This record gives sequence, structure tokens and C-alpha cells, in this order.
Amino acid sequence: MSSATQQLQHLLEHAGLRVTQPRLRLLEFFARSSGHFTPEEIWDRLRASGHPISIATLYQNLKTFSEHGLIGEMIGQNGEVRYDTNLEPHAHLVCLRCGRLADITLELPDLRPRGQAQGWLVAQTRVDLQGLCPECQEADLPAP
Amino acid sequence: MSSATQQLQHLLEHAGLRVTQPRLRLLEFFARSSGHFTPEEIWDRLRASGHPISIATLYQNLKTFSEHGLIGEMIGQNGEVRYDTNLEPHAHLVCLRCGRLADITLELPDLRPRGQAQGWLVAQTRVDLQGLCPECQEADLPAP
DNA sequence: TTACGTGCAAACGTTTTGCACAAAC
DNA sequence: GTTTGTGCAAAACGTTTGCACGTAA
Repeated sequence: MSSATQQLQHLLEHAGLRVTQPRLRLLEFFARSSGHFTPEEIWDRLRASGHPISIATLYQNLKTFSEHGLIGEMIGQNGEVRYDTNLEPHAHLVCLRCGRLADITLELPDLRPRGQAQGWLVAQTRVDLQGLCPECQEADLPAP
Repeated sequence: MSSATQQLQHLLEHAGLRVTQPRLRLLEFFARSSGHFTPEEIWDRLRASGHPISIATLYQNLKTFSEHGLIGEMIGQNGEVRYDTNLEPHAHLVCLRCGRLADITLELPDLRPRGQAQGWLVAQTRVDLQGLCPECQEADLPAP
């Protein structure tokens, strides 16, 4: 067993989860991928890589992993659920033309609302920027 | 016919849409409501008010209306689609305990990303703040 | 050996579609 | 009279669940 796989094992053990083949494969996927993936995308890629797992097991483990803080869960631009290895708080930059999604770290000013909504206790902020990525600006097509 | 209904008629005509009963009833709903509604909530309320419309017609018209800019479409905290009469750009304040959702107008600083994601052309920003509304802080329950 | 995880198939809730009919223009 | 919208029922979609079996601890 590779040492990379051993690390993933420790991750599962540390979370109090049993070490199983489907879980190791799913964690491996996240370890070697970077991005924000829908369950379907993950399922397709696991299948394509020769390590298919059952769709039920996939959904169950995505939920389990995100509940244990091993991966992040986010709601995409169109309401799709996506999973992510980036556990740091970060904002997203979505290209309106090609859909490319980049993580960015914004230094946010104090966003505590004044005026209309005083008295709220703000715990988290979710910021998504939409626009055109450099490549799509380059392509210089009419705006979508 | 009431003058309020005439106004709604003009709205439809101006958008190049035919004036029909279901459409007028749907627009009436939005005219007298304030908030962010799921299709199901809208359907329930129309039915309860004695003016039911078909679920297919509802979905078709919600899409049509939002494409024509008559109502706003947003993705809720859990990925649900919601419709809204507030067409102004605004941010949301979501209570993590009771789910209450308030619109707020933030004076956003320049959020153009630097560093990791230079070169993007930012067209829109979506900001959602999560926290506790004043009432839920008052209730002083353990945090969710 | 016992609790937990897997994976199939079925069920689920939401949204979309095909289509015959009705209404608006 | 032509085009557009309605509404039913059926299909499609993504996700969850029940359950018998397998496997980790």
C-alpha cells in the first residue's frame, strides 16, 4: 500500500469512519483533483478511471465526508450541489460564458449590515462573483 | 376590471406576452406579496386563495416571467429556486436558525479580485450573509 | 461476532415535456 | 384563422431509502 493511501486511511480513522475500498477511492479522487464537482461528475470520473462505485454509496459518502469536514459542500450557480477539497473559507469567481469556476480569497471588509437589517449577528458570508474569465474575454465573442 | 389589474395587463403586453388568467393571477400574487418564494409555496398560496393554476403552467410562467425580467430568480441557501419581486441588485441575510430571509442593500467595495485571479471581468456579485436574526438571538437557544 | 458499509432496486419530490384542447390576438 | 398558452398525464431528473448481503474492526 502506498504512503498516500495510508494518509487517506488515517484521515478516515481520525474521523471515526471505517476504511473501505469505495471510501479510499473517493478520497483518492479528491486528493488528486482540484475543482468543484457534482456527484455525477465524480461518479463518471471514478467509473472512467476503472474504479466505479455505486451511486448510492457515492451519495452516502459525499454526505458523510462533508459532515465530518473532509470535503466541502457548496451550492453552485444553478443550484447544483458541488463538492470541493478547498476547506478554507473562500469566494468563487464564475465565468458566465464557459462556466469555469475559480476559488479566490477576498479580504472582505466588514459586511455587517447597517440600516434595514440591524441587529443581525452575521456568522458567515458567501460571495460569488460572476463575469468573464480571461480566456473568454480573449475569444471576444458577443456577451452571452 | 380594477386599475391594478390593468397595470398588470400592461406589464404583460409590454413584455410581448399574451394576457391570460393564470398569468394575471400569478402577477397579482407577486404584486401583493413580498419575499422569496419557491414554486411550491406560490402554488399553495394561489390554490389557498381560490385561484389555483396548473403546476405546469406555473413553472412555465415563472421561467417566462424571469426571462422577461418581470420577476427575479435566485438560488436559496439549500439550492432551491426562489422567485422574488425585488428586481434591484441586493444581498441576502439568512437566519441559520429560523430561515428568515431579508434583503439588504450593501455598499460593496470594489470586489475585483487581485492576485490569484487577475484578468477576470467581474460583471455581478452575489453576496449572501448567514447568521442569526434578532428574534433568534433573543430566544437565546444553543446555536444550531 | 457485531456493528457498519455497500449496492441494487424501488421510491421520492421536483421540474420538464408531449400533446390535445382552449383562448388570445 | 393562426399563434400562443393551458393543463393533464407521463417522463425525466437528481437524490434518498429499504433491505439483504458483505466486510472491517
